[in-house]
Amino acid sequence: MANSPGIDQAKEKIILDAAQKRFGHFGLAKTTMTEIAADVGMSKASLYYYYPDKEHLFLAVIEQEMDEFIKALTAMIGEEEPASKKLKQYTSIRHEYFRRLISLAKLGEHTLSAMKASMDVFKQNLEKQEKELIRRIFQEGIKNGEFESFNAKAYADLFVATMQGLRVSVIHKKTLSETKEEDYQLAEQYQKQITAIFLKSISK
Amino acid sequence: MANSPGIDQAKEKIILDAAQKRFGHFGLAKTTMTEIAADVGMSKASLYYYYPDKEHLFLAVIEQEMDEFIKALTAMIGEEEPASKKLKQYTSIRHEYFRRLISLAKLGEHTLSAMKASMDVFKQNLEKQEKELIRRIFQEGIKNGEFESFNAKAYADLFVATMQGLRVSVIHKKTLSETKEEDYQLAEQYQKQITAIFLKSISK
DNA sequence: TTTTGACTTTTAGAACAAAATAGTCAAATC
DNA sequence: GATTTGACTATTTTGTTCTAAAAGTCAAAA
Repeated sequence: MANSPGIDQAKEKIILDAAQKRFGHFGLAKTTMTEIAADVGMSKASLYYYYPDKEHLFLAVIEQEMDEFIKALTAMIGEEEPASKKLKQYTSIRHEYFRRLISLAKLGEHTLSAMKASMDVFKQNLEKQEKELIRRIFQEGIKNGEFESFNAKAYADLFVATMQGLRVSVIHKKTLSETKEEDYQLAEQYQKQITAIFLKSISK
Repeated sequence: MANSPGIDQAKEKIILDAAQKRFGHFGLAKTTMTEIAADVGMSKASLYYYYPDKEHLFLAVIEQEMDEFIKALTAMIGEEEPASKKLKQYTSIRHEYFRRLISLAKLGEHTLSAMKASMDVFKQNLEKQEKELIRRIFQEGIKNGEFESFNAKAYADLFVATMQGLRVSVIHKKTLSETKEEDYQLAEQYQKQITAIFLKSISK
């Protein structure tokens, strides 16, 4: 009753997991509904009983990832740790999530971008949540005297946008040649350094 | 004798300017050699006397822009000003150059990226020069006691990459809808803020 | 309520032709 | 000799049709 009236939650999860495996392996374009159906051991038509179309199924997979990501973040933030440590942990977790999303769409990002409005809304929503979480970390740091006083909201927006830029650059650079492992690592290194600089500039 | 043996420099400049106007207006893809030739008042074949192909002509236009950009930067850096002020000025000049390049390729960036090796080499070269110039600003600031001591090279690499990321984000975000003026302005604002944070973190 | 086989519709790609544009060159002009 | 060009060829882009594969639907069955 949580979803559509009386839809079997367990069955839905099974489909979701199968889809996740396929998408993670071959990306959105190279995965067919028939394949997913076969994996689950049901007919393609049944998939459409649970999900209106392929896009929604894909979105559901991504949303599941996002939920885990947000959950991990929220839990981490809830702990009794210095705000500075939390910010650093955010950087790691966020980069990891980025890599997972990339492999889902495969070569993706192009595919991701190509996907219409629904994806945009999804992204904006995530960005908003992230900015809010980072703002809280800043706020907390200010309150407990770890940081000096500053505009937490503005800094959070800037911080998230900056990290996003460093990640996007990775994808953007390579023309046809696929992105290399070292590119991801360089991006991660930059993200860590930026985090350190942010911290240095606001720490008491 | 500076270029090919005995090529008319003035004529070349005329072609270059015409090409720049066309490219700036319609972008690379929507500009034909015939049009440029007509603008200049000569036959298309003559264009090929001066430039081996369309790509080289386009590259020459971009290189002219780059030369102006680098020249402006170098002059600015040569002045007797605090390193911090120079870094801020770099941010403005760089963003302006970015916008000019975008309009040259039009909707471009996609077009820019699509253009093969030569463009990649060009970009890498520019990036290298930029990083070197920024490194010098940092170095100078350290030497004259304006900044505390730090690894100028590493910071320059990070700084340039970060600014690049913020610019690239602008292009990347919009799926089909063209990039809006406010997007550019937000990116510029972020770049300025990041510059300020860098300065704050290294200033004595 | 859930599942499915049989169905229709849509999309992606191959193959082809036509048109537009890039690029070449021998001869003419300066 | 340097420069220019008309008339050419080569390549790329665009539009078309065709086809196979995949998406998506639905009435009937379980």
